Amino acid sequence: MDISDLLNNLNEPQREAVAAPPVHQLVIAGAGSGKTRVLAHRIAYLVRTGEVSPQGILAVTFTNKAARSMRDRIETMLDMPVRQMWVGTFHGIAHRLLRSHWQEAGLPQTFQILDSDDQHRIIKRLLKQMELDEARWPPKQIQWFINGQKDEGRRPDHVDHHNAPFEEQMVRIYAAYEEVCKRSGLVDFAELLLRAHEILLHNKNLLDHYQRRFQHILVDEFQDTNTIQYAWLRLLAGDNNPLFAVGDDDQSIYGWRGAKIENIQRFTKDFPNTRTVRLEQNYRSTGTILSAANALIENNSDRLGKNLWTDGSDGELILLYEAFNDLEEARYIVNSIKNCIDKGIPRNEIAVLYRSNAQSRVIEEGLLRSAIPYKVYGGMRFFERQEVKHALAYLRLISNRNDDASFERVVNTPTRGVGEKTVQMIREQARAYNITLWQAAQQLLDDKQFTARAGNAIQAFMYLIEEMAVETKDMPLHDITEAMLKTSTLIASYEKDKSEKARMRVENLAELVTAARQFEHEEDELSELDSFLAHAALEAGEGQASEYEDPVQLMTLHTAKGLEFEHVYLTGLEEGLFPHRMSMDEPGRLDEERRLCYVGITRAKQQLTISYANVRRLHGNEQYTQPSRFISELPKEYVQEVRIKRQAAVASTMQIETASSNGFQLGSRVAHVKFGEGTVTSSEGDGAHARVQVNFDDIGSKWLVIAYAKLQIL
DNA sequence: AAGATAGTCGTTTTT
DNA sequence: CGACTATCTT
Repeated sequence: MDISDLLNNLNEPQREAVAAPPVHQLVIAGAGSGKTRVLAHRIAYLVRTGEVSPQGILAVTFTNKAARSMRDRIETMLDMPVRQMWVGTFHGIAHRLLRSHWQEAGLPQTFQILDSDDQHRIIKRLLKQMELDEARWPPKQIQWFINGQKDEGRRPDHVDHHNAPFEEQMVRIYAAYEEVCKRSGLVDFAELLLRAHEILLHNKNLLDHYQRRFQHILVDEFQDTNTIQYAWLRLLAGDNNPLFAVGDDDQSIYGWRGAKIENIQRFTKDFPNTRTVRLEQNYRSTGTILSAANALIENNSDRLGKNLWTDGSDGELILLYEAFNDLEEARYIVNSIKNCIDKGIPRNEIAVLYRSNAQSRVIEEGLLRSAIPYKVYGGMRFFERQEVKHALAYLRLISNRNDDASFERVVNTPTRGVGEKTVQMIREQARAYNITLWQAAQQLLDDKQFTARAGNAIQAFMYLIEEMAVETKDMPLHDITEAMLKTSTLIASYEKDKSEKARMRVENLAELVTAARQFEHEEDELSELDSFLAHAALEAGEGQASEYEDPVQLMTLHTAKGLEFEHVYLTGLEEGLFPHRMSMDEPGRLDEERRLCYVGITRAKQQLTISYANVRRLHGNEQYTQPSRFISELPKEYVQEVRIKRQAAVASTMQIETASSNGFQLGSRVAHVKFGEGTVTSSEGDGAHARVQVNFDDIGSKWLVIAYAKLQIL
């Protein structure tokens, strides 16, 4: 592809952005306007024109998925692998910097990354140690505080607590937490960013080096950057390197976790002579959907301003459905989905979006009853599962004995007679001498402080780790993993438990070996093992493996950002739910809710259906609701109300309720993903507890909870 | 050391 | 209501 090919299939503003001279650029890219395309084309253009070599490029995204797709697109366009190009997430790139310069960063070479669950555990342990009451100092809140401070670039001694006792205590905990991390060689997500910023800030040589190297810096989803990310970008850009920022202020929906929409708003002030380009032509949605979205977002203040338009047709009106209650809302959606499927729309082109996860349940139950395959996004990811984290903890100890978080996790998992009392002793020793748990245990052993039984148990654990380390020394990664699972008896302990849960865990551990086998180690200064462990922490993997090839998509509005579907159901548009009541007092937060709604609307390609219920069951009690203000912000001419007779609606609601006790008829044939086919022999309970007994052809009879088993009626 | 039971709390989530 | 946790029970 030569340069004209690169530019020919772009529209005017896209081309303007891609072929711009090497100056700062702010590309305000509306939903569906081809922003990833522009980003990838810009990079290909820079390389192809010889403006910069691949290693002179730094391209930053927020998610691993975005980073992968960006690299893929660039490589396709340039028709060559571009290994020297730095394309990655903020965290991934920060990690890479810290690995290369661990000494300057003041980290041990084998430092490990904490995910938020690890962080939570450490904080809880710390509170115990400091004898603070969890009720008064909720670990979640402390986590929030620490990460928030780090996101703002503040170390404990930078926090201005102006003699407020609460804040003062928070800072003390923050400082103590940092101590623990430092001792154990642990780095949390926010720390990756903060430290990557600090090493550049404090090392003139390093900064010079990277400023010389990265002649072009490109950032995706710029509206989501937080303070430290922005500072880091500014530092790297320096006075000479143009920054190419792509984003959409109207899609900023992560303010609540530190993203600063101000960063995109003040970009042109901070970076002088910035060229601003607006991508407003939308290639995704119908004219109707775009007009509605434009009208909605008009209600926000402080926008950079933008109006989406399309070449295509107006399409169908937006459907608005008023349901009697949440069950009836679900019933309507499920019926409507059935119609879509009958019309030939692929199931995975149909999405049900909601503000909060709790809303998925009624929808799921409805889909289950109609035997429509679906997939719920969100929830536990692969590398976050308990058994996988146990396994990773063993691997981490092989690499670094001082990893306290991992030590705590598996010192008695599977149980090997190291009781709470013994662990407590070790913790106290560690604190008294300011050493790690491993070192403390060693000391106590040397001093013969344990009772014979406890001593033997802890000794056995430590031998086990040492033995694993020796045994696996020169093994390839998947052999290390397999050996670890065996030697630690982790897999055996799950195998002897006959429950369904344990069976899944064994499967996941087997999957971990597969993941290890498939892991591609790009040789840098990291060992294959450390590299894999970093990968596991930075990329938590897929959620539930998709059991069907083509399921209806269920997810929160946040998760839906960046995706598109033929038919979108926007559900639960009720005051208090969406906009959420927690966001209604501050105008800034309400604007963010509105942006979330904007994101939801603009996910739809052909048809959008909005629904709300008059009565919703939430936290066990029924609440009367008002339609969301966002509904009234949509111009009437784009919306068509769907009416069904109220009596019919109530009647069918009751039908649902009776049907829910037994959606599966006795004697009907069903299929289960793991157990194969079978016959329903009995049932009991209703709602989420509804269970059916199925006599499977292969493995015999089993009780299954309908809500989980995802049975398909044959 | 696993299992039962009482108590709490209830947006959004990636890295 | 129901998921999750802390604490008590065997």
